[in-house]
Amino acid sequence: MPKNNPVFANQLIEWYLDNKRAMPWRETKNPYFIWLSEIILQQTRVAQGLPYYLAFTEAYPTVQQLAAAPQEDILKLWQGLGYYSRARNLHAAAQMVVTDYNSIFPNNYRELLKLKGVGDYTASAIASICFDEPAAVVDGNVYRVLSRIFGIDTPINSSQGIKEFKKLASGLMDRDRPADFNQAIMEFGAIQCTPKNPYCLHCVFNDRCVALQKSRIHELPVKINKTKVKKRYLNYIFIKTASGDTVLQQRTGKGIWQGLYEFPFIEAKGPLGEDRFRESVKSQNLLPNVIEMDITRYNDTPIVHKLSHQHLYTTFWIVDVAEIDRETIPVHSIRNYPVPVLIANFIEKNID
DNA sequence: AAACCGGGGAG
DNA sequence: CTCCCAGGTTT
Repeated sequence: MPKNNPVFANQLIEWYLDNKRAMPWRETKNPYFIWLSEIILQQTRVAQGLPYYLAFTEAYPTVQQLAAAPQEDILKLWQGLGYYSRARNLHAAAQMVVTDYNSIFPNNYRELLKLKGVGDYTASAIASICFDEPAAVVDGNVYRVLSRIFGIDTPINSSQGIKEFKKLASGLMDRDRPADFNQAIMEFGAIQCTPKNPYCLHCVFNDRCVALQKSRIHELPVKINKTKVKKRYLNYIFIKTASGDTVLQQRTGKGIWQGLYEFPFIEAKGPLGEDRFRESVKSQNLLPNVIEMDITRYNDTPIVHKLSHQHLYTTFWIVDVAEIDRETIPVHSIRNYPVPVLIANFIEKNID
């Protein structure tokens, strides 16, 4: 195990300078913008996160403006990106920077780590890219690159693996060029040492890559634990009143989509027929004081919405009523609320 | 240590 | 279909 291997860092950075992709956050060292990009890119591909980065930097050019924004505006801008705790933590962290740090971003790993939503990876990324602190990043790319080149079998999601890879990356770090080193190893994993079909033929490390020499590229990195997927059956109720209003409610408490809005719904253990749906609407008092309702099943076969650990089998029901004893909003104002993609897709097809 | 938290794209 | 993406927080 190389304790200090400048050859590796030099070759890696040389490769990076020749091959790096152009990205807007590579044109700045402003920690606010770097932080935004890092939060957005957590567990998110560059192609998916890029439009959100542009939208956020446009809407909130400074951390003060982000901190001062209503949380719902931030969730609305985040809509479709997933992992919505990131958006809530983003808001909280911005307020921390304004309140606790006089609107000046913390300039080192240890302080950055205190911000909500900033863990070891993100603190290392910001500290290295903005402040040249030699803190090694270990993201999915780094696990893959290091496990292959050095032939490491330790599961990357075991507590031992997390420590082992962090130590290895730290030892390889080019302490004179932390920003380039960290971005180089991630870029290398993203476009050269890819999960499937990596380009080993013209890889600068193919003369010493342990996994390549042992034909174990496809076995590394080792990852344990597969999350089990739960099935849920949701019946969303799109209420339409005679005056053109509907009902939307916010998700609170734990679970998915915290803070986002959705139609009232009935969750069941399996698909519901119209009779059982009508019974449940009544027994759960979802439409108080409604005497007569016209029910139309919108989709015959459930719409399957897949989350990382839940599959949602969804039926939308259109319910026409004269009026309703609940807080209502004009149907057309739905588009102002942050909603899950599942709801957004329905709205897009059925409003306007 | 394990569970939880989205959505999308590649192969 | 499976895998995984510039991970972090909670239990």
